[in-house]
Amino acid sequence: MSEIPTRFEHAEEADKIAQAWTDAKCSHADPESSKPPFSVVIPPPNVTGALHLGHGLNNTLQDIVVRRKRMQGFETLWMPGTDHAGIATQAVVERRLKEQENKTRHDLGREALVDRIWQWKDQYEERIIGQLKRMGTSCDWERLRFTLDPICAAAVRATFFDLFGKRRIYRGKRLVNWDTFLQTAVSDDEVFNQTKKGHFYHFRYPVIDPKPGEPEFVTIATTRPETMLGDTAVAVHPDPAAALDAVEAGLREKLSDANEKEAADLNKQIEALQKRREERLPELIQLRDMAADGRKLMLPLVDREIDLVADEWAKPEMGSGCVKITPAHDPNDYEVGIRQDLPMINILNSDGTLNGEGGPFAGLTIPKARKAVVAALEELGLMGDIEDREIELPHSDRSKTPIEPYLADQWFVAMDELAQSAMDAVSDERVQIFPARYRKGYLDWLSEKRDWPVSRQLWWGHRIPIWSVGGLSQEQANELSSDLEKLAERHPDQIAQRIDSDGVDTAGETTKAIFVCIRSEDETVEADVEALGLQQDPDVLDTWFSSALWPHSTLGWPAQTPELAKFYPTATLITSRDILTLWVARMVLMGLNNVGEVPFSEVFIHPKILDGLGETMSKSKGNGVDPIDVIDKFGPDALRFGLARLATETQDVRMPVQYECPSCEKLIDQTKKNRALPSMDCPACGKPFSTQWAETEEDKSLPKAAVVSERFETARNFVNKLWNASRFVMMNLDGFEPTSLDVASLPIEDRWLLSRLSTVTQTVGDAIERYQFGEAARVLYDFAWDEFCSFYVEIAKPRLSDDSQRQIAQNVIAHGLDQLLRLLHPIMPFVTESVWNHLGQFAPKRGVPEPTEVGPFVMTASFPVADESHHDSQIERQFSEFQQIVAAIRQIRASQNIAPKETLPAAIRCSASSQELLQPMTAYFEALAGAEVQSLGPETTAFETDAHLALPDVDVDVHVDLEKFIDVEAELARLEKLQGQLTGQITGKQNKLSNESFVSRAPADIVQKERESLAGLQTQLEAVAQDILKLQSKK
RNA sequence: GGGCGAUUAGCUCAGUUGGUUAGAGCGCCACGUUGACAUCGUGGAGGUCACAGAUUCGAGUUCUGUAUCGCCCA
Repeated sequence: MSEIPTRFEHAEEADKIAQAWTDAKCSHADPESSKPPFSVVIPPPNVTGALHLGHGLNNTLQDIVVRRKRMQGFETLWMPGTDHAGIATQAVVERRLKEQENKTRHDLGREALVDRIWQWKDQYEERIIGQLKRMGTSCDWERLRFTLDPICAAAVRATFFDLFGKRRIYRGKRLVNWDTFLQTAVSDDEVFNQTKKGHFYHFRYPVIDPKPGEPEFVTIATTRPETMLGDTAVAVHPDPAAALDAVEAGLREKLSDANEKEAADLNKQIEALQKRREERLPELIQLRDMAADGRKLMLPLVDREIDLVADEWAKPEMGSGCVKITPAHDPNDYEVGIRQDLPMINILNSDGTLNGEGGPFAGLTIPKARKAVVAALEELGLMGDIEDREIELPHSDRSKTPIEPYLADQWFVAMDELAQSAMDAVSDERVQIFPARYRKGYLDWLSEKRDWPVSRQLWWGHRIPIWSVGGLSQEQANELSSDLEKLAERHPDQIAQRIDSDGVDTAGETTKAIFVCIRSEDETVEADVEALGLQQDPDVLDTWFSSALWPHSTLGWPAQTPELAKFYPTATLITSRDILTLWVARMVLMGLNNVGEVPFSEVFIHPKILDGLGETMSKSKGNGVDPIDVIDKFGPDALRFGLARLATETQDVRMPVQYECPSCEKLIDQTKKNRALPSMDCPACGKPFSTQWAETEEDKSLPKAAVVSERFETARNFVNKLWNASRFVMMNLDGFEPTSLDVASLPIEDRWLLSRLSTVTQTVGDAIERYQFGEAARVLYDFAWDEFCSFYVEIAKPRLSDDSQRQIAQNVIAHGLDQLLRLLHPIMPFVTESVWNHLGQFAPKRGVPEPTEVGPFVMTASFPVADESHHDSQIERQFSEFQQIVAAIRQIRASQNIAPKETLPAAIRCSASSQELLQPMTAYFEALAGAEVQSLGPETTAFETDAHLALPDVDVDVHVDLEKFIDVEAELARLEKLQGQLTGQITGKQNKLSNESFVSRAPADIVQKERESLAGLQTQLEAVAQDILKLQSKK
């Protein structure tokens, strides 16, 4: 036994254990199994970078669920994989290319760039999988998928083909968020707003042929003057008077329930509004009439006639009351353009420079064009005031450069019916979301039913499977279409085509375009289509398109595989809240569309992990914690337990982050300042270390500090506690003989343990079932430490060295440990497996009441089921009495500062029934409290030099003989403190009970309880007062 | 502007349907180490439950409002 070390050496053990699991194929799922299925798909981590603690939490929680279900006898599949993360990964690789080689993707070309990204992917996938494996996640590693691999690609093609055929995919010109740096559209979700200093420019457009009395100019204002080159109208409100009325009414309503400060402000606004009405309204009405009369304006600099239109987008209360309309470069103007049927003029090239429509400004970048346009307008005398103003500017999350609204051809998925299907699935609870409050966000987002733009002008991703040719006459189109029909007959179910209008040719005729979608990645079919003059769309699909298919694509869909039949739909999806809409909602609708069933029945949204300053963790801030660093320092089980106990209902957890000095292992709190430093000196040992920001050779040569959190210390200590308790148990299993036991005749401490096990098993099971991982972890921690170790094991010590009791005690304690290992295994797989292995050598057959053979792995052992027959609340109450007496004796000892090795005589007054139960336990007072019980029962009296503590709740008085130890001052201090506490409580209760309405209105049992409790306190107080008198006489 | 959430001990967090004196871990103080464990044990100090109202015999818990912080959407 001496070979079992006093610590669990995770660094040496974890790999061996993981290897043993792999060799035994413990986590491999068999679709042919007759066991009921339980499956989970991993939220595929981005190959953009390595995992941090957020992923650590996500995957720990999944593994807890998965391991438990596996132990419960389900054929369990946890499908692992990674996500190609289109724009994010390409952006990272492009940025590196720029930094390290000063090249753009265009210097490299499509194929070479994609090659580089694949290299990146291979590197990070390996890293990510390595991180997951070290955390102990029990994925089925034989089934690793990647969203860009051939299996997933086939699913993407099949889905696109299907939606194209159903006309749920269409092509349209839409205003998109254009990233001029990456030269791609980015989704709304990839845009963030930043407030910057800018200007608000006022300028004038001349009216063409104004009638007498009509204004010669219209004044408009904008923060982006260069967009005037793309203006196609100026709008004025169709009913400016009513619009002003409405605004005023709104202000007055606010005024009616405003406080004084707000009222003053509101009154000012109303005043200003009335002034504006006097000054501006007549002209706005006049302009409205001019618009109705078809008056036009001359757009300066490019000399283009543009319309004056009446549209509600113009706000009479703002600016001049008139607004310029640039439909191709502003989302609101785009809406106006659609309503008013205005031309849409794109003035930008894809790189953000002005195109030919910019006339004299063509080729300039936006900032340069802005200056030039302003100067030119000034020269023409058309420029008015220029105000300073803070401007909310959209930026691309990927390149951190400003977004330009840009009109581009895009493929869209029509969302009306698909979104509805995903809403219905949640509304009728085929998919349940936990915590339930997230339902609202999910439903609100889907209810907008905004069509989903899926084109991305990128090179990394699933190429859009559309081939097209445009500029055709109707006849040409018909001819080509029939050629394609013939081709389609040769390749059944592989080709779908559609004719759309394309544009207008020089003669003013509408031209046609033909779009062909090819179902499978088949070079012959593609070559045949290309031979007809069609070309493949250069764009790729939004990365979420392939992730939306994840639960069925990973199982082989569209092929009808055994895996799909056995494991779809999956059971539960555990993820973070920020992708509830982008990912979860889309998986639901795609699952319904493709397979006809929801992809999972439950979704659990877990908290986010923030750093000590309340900020989300990320590499770019320097506060990201790598799970590997935590594992190196504290072990995988500590990482997992530490994370699991954080996963409470309340969202988001702060986790203060520290640098670990590589020289002296001191933990140094991270601050905003030091987390940005490339290197620093350890405040403890003074030696320098580097951080992730190290750039210079000098910094890089220093040892690097890991970024960890001491929050895992508690968990590490718990692992060690379990290890050592197990070690003790096994040290005492020599000569173990499996024995059938009659539970009813076992001593109270054994029945107490069995009863507690029954309760804890039930609570833990329920908690995990309800995704209350924090609760499960806490209950197990408290049970293992405070009950199993602190009481059961301590009590077992004398029994294990007593031959007459040894065998029973061995059987029960082995069973207790066995059950604890099983319960803890899903959270702490390594240490439990290691102990299980050792335990098996001493007690290969174990269990209460009937020992049975156990298997080689706790991972594949059965998860405990609460044994109701073992639960005994009477026993638990009585044992609690014992615990309280122990605590009372310890308290007296501590207050008297009595050395642990000294044994104290004690006398315990209790009821006759308690006496019966406590009599056999008297030896344990010695073991747990160093007390020798000299008398026990109703007739017990105090000692001559007595210290007394009453336990009114259980009707017990504890007396300790202080003859040899008495420290009168200390005892007096203890008693006086107690007296103070009691007096306070008594006053409180007397007040409560003298309150007439409490006595008459509160339920009788509550009042009765208060009365009894007061009486108990008063008796106690009297006793204390007497003890004090007695002691004072001895002074 | 709309929605969601948070605010409890120095720090990080629990607190089930309203009912004794609001809990844990870390940190702090005191004492303790020849045996399972100092990654430990025993005891202790430490809280106006953000603020203001309301409901109630009784509010950390229910309702309304305010403040501060965070996230999502526009």
